[in-house]
Amino acid sequence: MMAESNRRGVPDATVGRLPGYLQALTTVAEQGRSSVSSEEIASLAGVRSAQVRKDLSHLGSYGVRGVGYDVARLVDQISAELGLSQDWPVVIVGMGNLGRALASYEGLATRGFHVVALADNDPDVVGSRVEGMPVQALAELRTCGPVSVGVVTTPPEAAQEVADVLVELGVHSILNFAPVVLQVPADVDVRRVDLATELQILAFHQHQREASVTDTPVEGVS
Amino acid sequence: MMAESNRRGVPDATVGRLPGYLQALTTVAEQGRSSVSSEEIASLAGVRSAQVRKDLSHLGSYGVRGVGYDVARLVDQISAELGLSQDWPVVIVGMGNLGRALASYEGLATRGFHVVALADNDPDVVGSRVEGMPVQALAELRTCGPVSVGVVTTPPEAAQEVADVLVELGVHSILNFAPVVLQVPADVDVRRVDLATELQILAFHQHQREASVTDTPVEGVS
DNA sequence: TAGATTGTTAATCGATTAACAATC
DNA sequence: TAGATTGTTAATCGATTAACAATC
Repeated sequence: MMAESNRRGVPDATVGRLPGYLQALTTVAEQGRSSVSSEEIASLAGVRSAQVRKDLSHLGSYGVRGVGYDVARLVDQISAELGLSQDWPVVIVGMGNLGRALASYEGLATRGFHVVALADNDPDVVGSRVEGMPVQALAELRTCGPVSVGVVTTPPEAAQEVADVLVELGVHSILNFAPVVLQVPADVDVRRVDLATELQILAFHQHQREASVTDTPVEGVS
Repeated sequence: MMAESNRRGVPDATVGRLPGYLQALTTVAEQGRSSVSSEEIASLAGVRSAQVRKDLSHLGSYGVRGVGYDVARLVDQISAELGLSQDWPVVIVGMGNLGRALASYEGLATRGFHVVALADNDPDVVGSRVEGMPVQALAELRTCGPVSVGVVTTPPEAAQEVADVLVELGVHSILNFAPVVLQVPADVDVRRVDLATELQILAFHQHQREASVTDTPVEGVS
């Protein structure tokens, strides 16, 4: 993890919601609408309207009182804030089912993320093709040109080694699906996505609910 | 999303870190250690030691001053808190690459999550086998017995319909990988994992970093 | 005892929310 | 003008952190 820079002062929590707003706006745009209220964005994104207005105010975004926000303009502003007008070359390392799933995810290209290389260390997999792209050995990655984002979908044992190679390659952003905490230099940003963690959080909530049904505290009885 | 119950007062932020501590403890246990300090847990989990102690204090967990925490005991306490001593029957709907990846993820079974059914709506896929399990049609799911957790790995267009079926099936916990906000009753807990969101957050940070290198504010010059 | 490490306090920080004046 | 909806304020809430007394 990295000390967040937050240069122009957009809070992290807001940044985390901007992609959701962007998606909501895309939905609205597809309906041919050109204007949208914070209330509508909120309901599509699953948050409250006050939150939306507060978040958008951090972008210095101008809605129009009594009218709402211009859809196209807001898409541009959020995209610019997130840096989505740029092109982000992505490498995926680990060609198991998960790596393949990500390699074939269309949602990436439309947001400026372009997969420029796939890698694996299994000799049986190296040389094969996934989604029309050749799978390279980890050591060969050096040759694939500049890379912005590395996605780690290897087994946990291999993840740190992969991270080391990515860092050497000049990658500053890593999306880690392996259930380990990667050790990286301070200027490298790692986000971890862990399926087991998500399920365990769900389990906790359900566990709580079941418990509260069973042993409801008896109040007003002595 | 659901209004968090938080019955016994374990904060959500703490719950979100417990799985990480559990994993750290597993690592320590594998090394044959029987005792561990908050400092060690923190470094394995990527947080600060004060955070670990605070979090564990919510469990009423007893460490020993000057010594640390008993590894086995802490594993038991966290597992109990998360409800991992129970068995959680899981259904995965959507047998694309992502669904297959999750179906073959070994990390689930070891934590009490057992995949009891796989489903898809593509007639070409229904009837085939994934990891030795037959893929059922969505409508057939009714027959698969009680289900605690539903995992949605379908395309976005299909996700809401799948969620409706899961809810009808009595599922109260949904892990949603489709990039849509699912509409569910208030007693159903949905967690969303969105790859595009994660990448966009990484892009934002990198974007910021690049910007701050380029146009570093010139201070002390008039 | 001396050293180590917890559990808890109190200060700080950041995020959410409701409410409403501003204004289209 | 009347109605709608923003942008911002201020109150509240929750989470993080450092520090240290308690105590093994």
